[in-house]
Amino acid sequence: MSISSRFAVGIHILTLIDFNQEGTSTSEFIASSVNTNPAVIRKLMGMLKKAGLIEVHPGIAGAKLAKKSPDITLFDVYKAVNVVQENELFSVHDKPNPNCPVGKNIQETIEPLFTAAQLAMEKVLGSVTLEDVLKGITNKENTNC
Amino acid sequence: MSISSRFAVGIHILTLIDFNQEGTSTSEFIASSVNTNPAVIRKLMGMLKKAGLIEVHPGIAGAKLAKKSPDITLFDVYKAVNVVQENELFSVHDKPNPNCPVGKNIQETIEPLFTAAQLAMEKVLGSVTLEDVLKGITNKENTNC
DNA sequence: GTAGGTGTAACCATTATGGTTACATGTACT
DNA sequence: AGTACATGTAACCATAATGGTTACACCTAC
Repeated sequence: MSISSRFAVGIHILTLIDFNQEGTSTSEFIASSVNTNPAVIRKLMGMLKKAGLIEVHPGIAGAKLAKKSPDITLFDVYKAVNVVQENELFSVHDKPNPNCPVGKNIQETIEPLFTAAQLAMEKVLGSVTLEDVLKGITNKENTNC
Repeated sequence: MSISSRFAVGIHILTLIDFNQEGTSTSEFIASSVNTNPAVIRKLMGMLKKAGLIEVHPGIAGAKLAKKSPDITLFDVYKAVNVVQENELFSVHDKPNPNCPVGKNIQETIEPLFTAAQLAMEKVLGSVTLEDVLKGITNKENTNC
């Protein structure tokens, strides 16, 4: 099991838009950087737009960030692309036997623990901004010269 | 996306075995508490056995914990049932365009962040023991009386 | 040797993913 | 007006993972 790469691609899209501020970031341009189909990018752009992270308009080429990069966290992207539902990182088997003491109480007992684990993970995502990612990219790019 | 319920079922199995110490926990008995097929339970028991968490023997009915419940963490179970591979909670799109500065460096930049998030989640799982779960169950069971 | 367990392999329906094509819609420009 | 080119979506597909099911080989105790 793995969290969908939509998340990684979403980060890629936003980073590229910011990196390419002077140019126009069309779905085709972004798709060539991500190495996928423009329609896939447009679907994701739709989600990012809905979440208020980017501005795109039908018929007008290019997307722009709706916020400054330090104000977008990876958690924002994570929520936007809908890879994990709230409290549903871990799935629980349904309908355990209510006539068994363990079966009857296992869900209620486990769920808060699962939620705590999920929140710890999401907290880390919330502490990283798009600006951090962009800096990471440019650092690596410069040290390669 | 969700982490397979094998994890929750694995916890259920271990908890039930401990709860039912005086009785014999056969795959059929466990299956009736989990509400699934005995073969599913046996598959999971195989994983738990391989991980050194339980003792089962062909032809002999019933499984026992191989360790005391305070010495088994949810992280142990998580690893045993193989729901998430190391460093692979988040998947990354492969083959981004190496001719684009962003495409070239995005993977290297993102991966450590993803790993950090995953580790934070796993750390929480490592801090909870089977004993904790068992206590939770018995507490709930008693307050229901 | 029989009964009743465990250990596995084979198979299946369902679902999510990522990709692809196609086309309706919208804007800018001539 | 009409053309070029973009976004927004719907429909469809191959692939993989999941959870379940059946079947049977193997082992132990009686």
